[in-house]
Amino acid sequence: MATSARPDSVASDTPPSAQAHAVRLDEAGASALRLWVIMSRAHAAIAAHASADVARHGLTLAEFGILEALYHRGPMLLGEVQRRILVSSGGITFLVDRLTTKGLVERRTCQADRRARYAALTPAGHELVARIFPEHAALLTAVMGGLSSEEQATAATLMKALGLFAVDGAFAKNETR
Amino acid sequence: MATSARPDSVASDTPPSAQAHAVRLDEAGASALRLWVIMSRAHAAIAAHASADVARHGLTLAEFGILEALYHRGPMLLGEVQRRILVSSGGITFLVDRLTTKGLVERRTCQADRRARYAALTPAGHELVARIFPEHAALLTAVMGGLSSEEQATAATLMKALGLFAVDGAFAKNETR
DNA sequence: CTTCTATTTCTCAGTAGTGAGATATTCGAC
DNA sequence: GTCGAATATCTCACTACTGAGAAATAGAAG
Repeated sequence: MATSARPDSVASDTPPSAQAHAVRLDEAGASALRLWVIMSRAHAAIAAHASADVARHGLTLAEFGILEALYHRGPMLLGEVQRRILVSSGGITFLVDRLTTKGLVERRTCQADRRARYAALTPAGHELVARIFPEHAALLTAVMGGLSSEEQATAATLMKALGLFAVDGAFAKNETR
Repeated sequence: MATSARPDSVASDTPPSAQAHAVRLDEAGASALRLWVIMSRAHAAIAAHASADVARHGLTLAEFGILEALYHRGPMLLGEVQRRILVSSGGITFLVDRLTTKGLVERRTCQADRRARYAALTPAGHELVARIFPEHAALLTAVMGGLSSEEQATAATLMKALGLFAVDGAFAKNETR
């Protein structure tokens, strides 16, 4: 007998095909929802590969994002890094702390503004990124192989428009309800 | 004096523009990386809006995904739901537990396979989704307004190809190094 | 029937990050 | 100079989820 410890488990059995709802949506709503779902799945699938790759070196994707940003642009203010990799204010402190204890990043004071701090790669951090970035780029290139370079460029253009519009919020904010 | 409690804060100040690295990448790598970054940003921006919307009703995006799936397809096995919304096995148990205590979802036994359980909407859950789904769809339509319906369809086609390829893993798995 | 493997869900300790508020500093207006 | 608003970072309690392994059941082969 079912010794179910779950909150409740209804005894009545469910017919394999039960009520499903065909929802009536206008074309705009349908294509928007469809794109959102498909895009989320694609993103998750790619992120899983990228995440597993950097995990081999004991890094999360957020940590790798910080290292990559500092590698390609040099020392940056914490606030700049935060906006670039999209984490909370507490998150950037936490992440830079962790990278600091790993010896990959160091904080530097900013003479012009004593509230602010720079994050900068240590020699060890620089060496690590130089070593693993090419591998990571190669993996992503392979994972993205479902599209040709031209298709990737088209997709990037469309995604950029989508992202900019969503960030700017040039649409009615329904916070009012 | 800087009473820095941080692990270390190097005294030497950083020149505003320091060493940055121009990385040499072939065209394929460049377009793949560019797409990955742009796509991640777009996804994050849209997810922030979607998440804030469902949070008004005390739901996370993962919870809403489960409710929506059950609403549109009827009762589903936990494993099916798990694969659909992409959470871990522990995650689906946790999420269904939480939705159960909220009174929105219930577990049902499966006669054909006594290991398995169905998740199904309760009347309250059904009513909630019927009420908030149209609002949520409208919000997403507005957020996606950066692209026309035709562009959204094109983007969806490209994203689908990308996602399927990434999931199938029809590329060299570099787990071996 | 027995045994072995595969599948389905659940358990639970652990982790990566959030977010509201605290602290320190800057900048402009007076 | 001083006040007050804005900005940059940090603190810390909290949360959503992960992932490895356990438990139960199914199904196939001998």
